[in-house]
This record gives sequence, C-alpha cells and structure tokens, in this order.
Amino acid sequence: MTDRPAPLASSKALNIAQEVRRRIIDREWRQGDRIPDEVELAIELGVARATVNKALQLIAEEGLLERRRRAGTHVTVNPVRKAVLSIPVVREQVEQAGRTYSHRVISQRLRPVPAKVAARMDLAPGSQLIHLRTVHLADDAPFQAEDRWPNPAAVPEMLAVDFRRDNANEWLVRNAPYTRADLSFSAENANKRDVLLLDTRPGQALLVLERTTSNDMGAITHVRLAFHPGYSMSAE
Amino acid sequence: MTDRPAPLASSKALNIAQEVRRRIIDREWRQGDRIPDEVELAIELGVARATVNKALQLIAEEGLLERRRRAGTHVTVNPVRKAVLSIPVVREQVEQAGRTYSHRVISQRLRPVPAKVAARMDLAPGSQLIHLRTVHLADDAPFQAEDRWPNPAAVPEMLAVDFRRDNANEWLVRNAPYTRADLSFSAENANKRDVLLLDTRPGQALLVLERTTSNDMGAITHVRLAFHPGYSMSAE
DNA sequence: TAGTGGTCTAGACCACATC
DNA sequence: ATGTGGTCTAGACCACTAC
Repeated sequence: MTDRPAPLASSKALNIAQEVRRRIIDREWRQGDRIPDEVELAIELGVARATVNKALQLIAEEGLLERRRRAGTHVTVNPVRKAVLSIPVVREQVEQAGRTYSHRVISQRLRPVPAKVAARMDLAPGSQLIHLRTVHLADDAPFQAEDRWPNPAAVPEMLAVDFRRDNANEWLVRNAPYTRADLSFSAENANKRDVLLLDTRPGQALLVLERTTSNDMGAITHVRLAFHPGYSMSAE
Repeated sequence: MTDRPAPLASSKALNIAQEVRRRIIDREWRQGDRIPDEVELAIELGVARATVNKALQLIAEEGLLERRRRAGTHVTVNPVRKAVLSIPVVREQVEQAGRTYSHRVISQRLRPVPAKVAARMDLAPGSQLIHLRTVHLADDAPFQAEDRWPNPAAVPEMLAVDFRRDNANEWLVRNAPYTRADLSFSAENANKRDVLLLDTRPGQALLVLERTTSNDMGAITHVRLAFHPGYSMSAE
C-alpha cells in the first residue's frame, strides 16, 4: 500500500468521513463504542488534527457519532434519522418539472385574523391582516392552493402591493427576509374551498404544509399550502 | 471600542455568521450583491480568514449566500427554503410526548414483494421478502400503522428474528446500518386496513411517510408509515 | 492569467465533563 | 486534575473560472 494519489473522491476530510462511515457500517466500530481520539486518527491517517475534526463533526451532524469533551467520540446507539427538505418557491418547483407556471389570485383584502392563525402568529386576536387566496397552476392544472395572512406591521409597504401582479411568496422573500420559520405537514380531507380551487372532490386527502415565518420584530406571514391530490414531497 | 470579551454569543465564527445574516436582512447587502471577499472581511472583523470562511460556508449551506471561486460571494436572489426534519424511532417519539409506548405485530411472513415496492427497492419482481405489519400505540391508542418489507438478502440473520419481540425498526437500525434513505410524504385516504389498525373511518386523510433504505449492497427495507388522523409533523 | 474561494497544516489555547 | 473535543490563527498551496 503506497501513498499514491488513491482514487481521491474529493477532499481529505470527506475521504476520512467516508472511511469512518465505512468502519461504522462494517461494524469495525460498534454502536456505543468509543472510537480513537482525534490525535490518534490524525496520526493513523497522516493528516492534521483539524482535518479529522472536520470529518468527525460532519458525521456527528449526520447523527452517526456523538461527541463530548473529555468523554470522547462514540458511535450513536439509536441514530435519529434526519431528512433535509428543500421547499422551493412554487414557480421554480413547477418550472423545474418542465411545466408552465401561472397563478390566479382569488381574493385580496384586509380582514381580522382568525383565532387559530393569530395564535400561530402570536398576534392579538382580531388584528387586521391581509388575507390572500391564490391557486398556483402547472400547465393550467391546479397544483397548489394557498391561503396566506401577511402581516402589514412587519413590512408596511406591503399594503400598497397588488399581489395579483407580484407573486406574494416571491415578494415577501425579497422584501421581508425572515429569521425563523416554523413548518408543519399534515393530511387533511379537502374542504369545499379546496374542492373548488384544486378541482377535486370533497374528502379527498390532501397534503398540507403550514408555515409561519417571523423575524425579530414578530410574525411576517402565516400560510397554508394544500397540494393537489396525489402530490408527494421527497427528501434526501 | 475595546477588545474586551463582548457579549460573546458563542464562537467567533457563529458571531460573524450572525452579523452577516443581519447585514443581509437589514438590506445592507442586497439580493444579488457581491459581498466583500474573505480577506477583506477578515481584516474588517479582526479575525483569520479561515474563521470568515467557516462562517460564510455555514450561511451558504443555509441558502442565503452563493459562493463561486473567482466570482466571489453573492447574496442569493431567491433563497430556497430548507427544512430539517427529525424522524426519531417511533418508541422515542411516543415516549418523549410523555405517553406509554407499545406495539402489536399483526403479521410476519415471507411473501413475494408487490411490483410497486419492488420498483422502489430496485429488486426483481416476485422476490421473496419478509412482510411485516405492525401497529404502534401510544397509551394504547393507535399512533402509527407500519407496513414493512425487510430484505433478508441485506442481512441474512433477520430471517431468524422474531419481530414480535424485537421492534423491527430498532433491530434494523442496530443491525443493518444504511447509507442512503429515500423519503417521501404524501396524504392518502384511509383504506380498509388503515381503518382497522388506526381505529378510524374509511376515507379519513392520513399523513403517510414512505421510506426506502439501502446500503452499497442494495435495498435493506421499504416501509410505509401511516400516522393517526390529525397527526402533524413539525420542522425547524 | 489572475483573483477568488477551498482546503490543509502545525501549533496553540480554551472549555468542559468525566475520572 | 486531566484528557478530550472546540476553536482559532497564520500561512500556504491548490482549483476553479471570470475576465
């Protein structure tokens, strides 16, 4: 075994990470085991400790290792599975599928916010928000029904915006960056409004994504997105 | 302005990351703008370039910045929203909610795999897999219905396991580490089996998670998890 | 071809939790 | 008390790619 280039996947740190994963998967290091410390691995692998550190931190983020000062690095016993979901802007999502995007705004007006939404947004019940209902289309077929409550207190200029022209999602992303987002997924039976917007039948199971975004000043918007029947969201 | 400790949120790199986020959110750096290069920021902030590099890479992963050699670092125009979902082992999920976990195995036997599942697992149609149906309970109320197809070819010992005693999920996590997992979320109307297992009514909208895990040797297991009505999964 | 980010190194000091 | 990971630094070289 020489020190020739080797296949060289990419970087030293990533190669080390891959080697560590292999040792875990091949049971050379078993669940709960303490693995050699950084200095030891650095010597064994002929790299600087910082490089080993980077690799191990990466794997720890993935959940396969647990690291504690003084206690060392251990192979996680019950790895928590983590999934990263990408939630693109609707338009891009549709266009990336090679379909034509369009949208129709059903209504836009000031209204007192319903209690349930107010709670999510941490607002006083009865606050006046903009209420926006939109349907997003792919090749003129309903793709997603949107029910949105933007908060003018977060960005006063939004009162002057005509969301019939400027897509609300994109306008908000550009003009009201958020620092926190709370997401939840659920399944709901289609209600009357969903039936109209998504051209489906009552009771049809719909994947629903609810998102509340906020910044240091408070809530920016709450939105309920109902996807067309049969839609599934993939990760990893 | 002295060099005294300062509030010190956590680490220099994280403080820098926070400051960069602030500049983006406060529009000091606008969407599409090129920001100063690493050397410049390092001098301005009085730290090593590696520290700036770490902070900027972090933010780039979050999606707020785009970095290209030679072209520099730019503020992302349409940030893609990313969400990290934690998908714990069912038992832990139930117990963390302060409820008592139990499960009932409905059936466990060798069967030819259905075409749809075979496709997902990239197996020859008609392959013999273990078929396992389980319901997971929280305080004796149905929580999640599981329909699982473990592949004995991945870990031959699994043929000898009695999954009535050893929870399949936990046994597999411990004995068949995977390197890849494909996830998808969808909404389905409850079928007859779901109605029985989850004690609900036909047509009820259910959140369904399907997961296929595999390692270098091929597919380990495919599983369909149907949650009880009203369940919602949160992120971030 | 030159400017930018990507990575690595050797060394140092610190923070923390176990021993 | 002390071993372990966490972080930072100054410097170096490399890999892209826009110019």
